[in-house]
Amino acid sequence: MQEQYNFKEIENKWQQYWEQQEIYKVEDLSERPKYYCLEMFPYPSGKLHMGHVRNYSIGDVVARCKSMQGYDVLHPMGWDAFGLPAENAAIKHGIPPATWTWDNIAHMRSQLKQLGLSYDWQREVATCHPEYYKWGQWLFLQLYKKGLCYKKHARVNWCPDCATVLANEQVVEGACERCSSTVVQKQLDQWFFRITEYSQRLLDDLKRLPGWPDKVKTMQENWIGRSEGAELTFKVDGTEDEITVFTTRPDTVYGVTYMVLAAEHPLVSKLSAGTPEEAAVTQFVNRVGKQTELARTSSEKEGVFIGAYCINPFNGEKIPILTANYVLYHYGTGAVMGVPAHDERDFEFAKKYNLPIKVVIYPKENQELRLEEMTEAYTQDGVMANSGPFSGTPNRQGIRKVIQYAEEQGVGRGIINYRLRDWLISRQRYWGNPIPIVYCEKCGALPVPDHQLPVMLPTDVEFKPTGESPLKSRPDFVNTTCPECGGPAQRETDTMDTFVDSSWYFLRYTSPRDGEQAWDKEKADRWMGVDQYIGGVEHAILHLLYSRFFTKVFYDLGLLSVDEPFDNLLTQGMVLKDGTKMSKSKGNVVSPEEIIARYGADTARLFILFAAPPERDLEWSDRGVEGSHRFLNRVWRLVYSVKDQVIGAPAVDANKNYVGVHKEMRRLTHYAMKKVTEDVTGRFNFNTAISTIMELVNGIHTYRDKVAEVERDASILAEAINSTIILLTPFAPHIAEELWAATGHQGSVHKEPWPVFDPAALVEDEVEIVVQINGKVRERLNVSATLNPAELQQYVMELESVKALITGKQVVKIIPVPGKLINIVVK
RNA sequence: GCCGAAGUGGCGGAACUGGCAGACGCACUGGACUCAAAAUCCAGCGGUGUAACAACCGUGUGGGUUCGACUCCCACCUUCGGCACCA
Repeated sequence: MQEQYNFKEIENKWQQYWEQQEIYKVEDLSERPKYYCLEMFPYPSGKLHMGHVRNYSIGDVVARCKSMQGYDVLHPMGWDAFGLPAENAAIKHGIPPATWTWDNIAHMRSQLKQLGLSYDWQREVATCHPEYYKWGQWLFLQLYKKGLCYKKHARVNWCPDCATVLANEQVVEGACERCSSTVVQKQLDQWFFRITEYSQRLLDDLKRLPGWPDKVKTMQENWIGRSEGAELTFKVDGTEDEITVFTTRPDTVYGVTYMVLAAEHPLVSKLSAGTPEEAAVTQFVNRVGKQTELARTSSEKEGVFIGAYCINPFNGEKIPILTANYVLYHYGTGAVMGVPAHDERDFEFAKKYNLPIKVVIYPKENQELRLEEMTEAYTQDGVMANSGPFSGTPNRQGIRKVIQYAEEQGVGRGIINYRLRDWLISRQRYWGNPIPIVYCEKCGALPVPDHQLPVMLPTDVEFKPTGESPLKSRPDFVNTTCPECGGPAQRETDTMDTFVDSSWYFLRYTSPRDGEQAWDKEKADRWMGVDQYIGGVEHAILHLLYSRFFTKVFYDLGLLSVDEPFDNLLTQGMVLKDGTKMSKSKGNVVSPEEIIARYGADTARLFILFAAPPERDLEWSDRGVEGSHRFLNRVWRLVYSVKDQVIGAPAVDANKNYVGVHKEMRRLTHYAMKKVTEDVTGRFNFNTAISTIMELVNGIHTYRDKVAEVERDASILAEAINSTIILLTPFAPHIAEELWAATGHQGSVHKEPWPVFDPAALVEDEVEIVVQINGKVRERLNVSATLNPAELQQYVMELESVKALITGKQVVKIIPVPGKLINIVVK
């Protein structure tokens, strides 16, 4: 062992050793308990950033600790390798996307290896590899054959900069999630996955995920957006047309004073045709129809009368039909009944356009609500009024009764609506997984037969400045033969959204090299679900919802035995510098490469785990990094200074009655075992786990310095040193290996069992008790730890110092808490 | 506007079940070692106050429950995150 801590040498040495010994290789099937530890795989953008370092350091601590606790740990890594940046690089620098991607992967893989992460690299997957995307295509076809995948001409979000459509989930405040350009609406033929079919299950099963943060579950719940209500049908006056509305308040149906259709609603132009209002309506629809949802919903409510009326099926009233910007075509039925008295939006709208307002809910029976006095809609519960036979019914009950009546009369029904929309998966891009569909003039759209998979993505491509996918101009790709009739056919040139690729990678890891199937069910069943999933909260909806959807579909197809992919989820916070997210534009980026070169991977890992608990944002601190590095140096020097006494020391005799500093040293050691284990495997508070190890190291320092070498108990010292090294292993694996070897041990410390504390070693003879008078600390004293409350009270109350504190006062009450304090209440 | 999380020294954070607020680290101050510096080691480090003790104040603000509140309850303020005409 060298006197100096030479991290560079050590880290290289052990990384090579791990690779040669295949120490992190995991068996597919064994008798040992399994643990699947997974971190969100990265997009190979070129270099690791600190967010990656944090994500993967957290995962590595969990994986290593679980492995040392005797689990078979599946801890894989791979690449979310399709995506737009590769194409942008190609356009900008002329490098083919495949070359660019594979180069980045090679570099980032070596960076991950430099961090000393315990991945089983033999399981590495890359979504752009034909052996991976082949099964993505196969899975697409399984959904297609099950009717969960369809093509539709639809109004969709289009990002002009990315030159592709986007899923709703990828549109953030009207802008492209990726490049922030304003998203426009286009009518296009697009492929969808029928995720809405799973709305209720996706919602219900959130309850079965106690290991997920509430925040993420709430976000998914809001996204799914379930709402209970009714569909009611109104006949259009003088025609055969009908308007169906969705409402959550059927109890207010007697208060309808107008009807509103979305601008896109087909009846708008049909009903206004030939009326005096036609020109105004057309103008309005043209103007509003061009606006994005965001533009519409952020501007003031406006609308126009379309020149037609409909009939309220409940009271026969004739009410005007309008079209307005505040009604969304894609939600519900694209039509809304206007009940201004009991809906805020309707109230605002009715006031603006002088539409009649009719009160049909009173706060309480006989407590009339006067229209003249209303300054806002009354949206709370109450009693139905002016509602024919329903008047006097409490409105909650009324909801059910009105629905029942509507169903009997054939004018409506109870229904549940969801905000969730089908997942638009086709992208007009090149660098993605080709959709395995061919179009034959005679036979129509057909799935590519399984034996022809994968539809290979050509890699020798040229990009034109038009932004058009290079696949379209490749006759060798487009032209094929029809699998049905053998005639000429054309391939689909759209590729899949990369979220499709990342929605099942956790399954492929269980059989990464299987050439016969997407995964081996037996293996997948052994490893799934993921015991711990770790990643950024930015994927709370997109990736996590899609993955849940896929898992449920695969469960239904019999491909899996679980229907939720991730049992426990940890969402880590961002890495900040100077209070804001690191970014090139702000010039506050700290590169992992630089930190590793300067201080080593162990220091980088230790700091990033120590600086904050994982769920919180982490403020980067160069000083803090130095502090972590200093700590590792301190551990190194400590071990160096006592190694000769530690090597060959006999094991601690747990039955021996140690006293004084020796006992205290042993107590500290076992306390650290207990605390670190709890913090790492229970609450994932790595910062406090590390601070506990620091306390142990400080304690050993004191023991070494205060106790002469001949007086030291070699067994206790060895136990303390060995425990320090083992407890440090998940956080700083390289230095731990080196110190383990230096203290006379054979083999990898990672193969050592995780320590289990001895409760007997934690027992103290004496404890410090605080004496409080009226809740204020007045004195501290050491008492025997075995005293029960009565004995404690007696002992304390007889002390002269305590008597002095309460002289002249009347003792009202005494609360003794053994091991902690005694509170004397006086007057 | 609605929902959620958080607010603790100069800074990052700790206090897990209502029981000594500030563990651990950073920064800073003083000392040891050194010709000197770095490194290292030792000590101090919330505020007011005192010669020093004592005492008092102190976990966003105001109230409450309790022998006792960073922790529980009510109201409010601030910051961050999510949702936002969803009928």
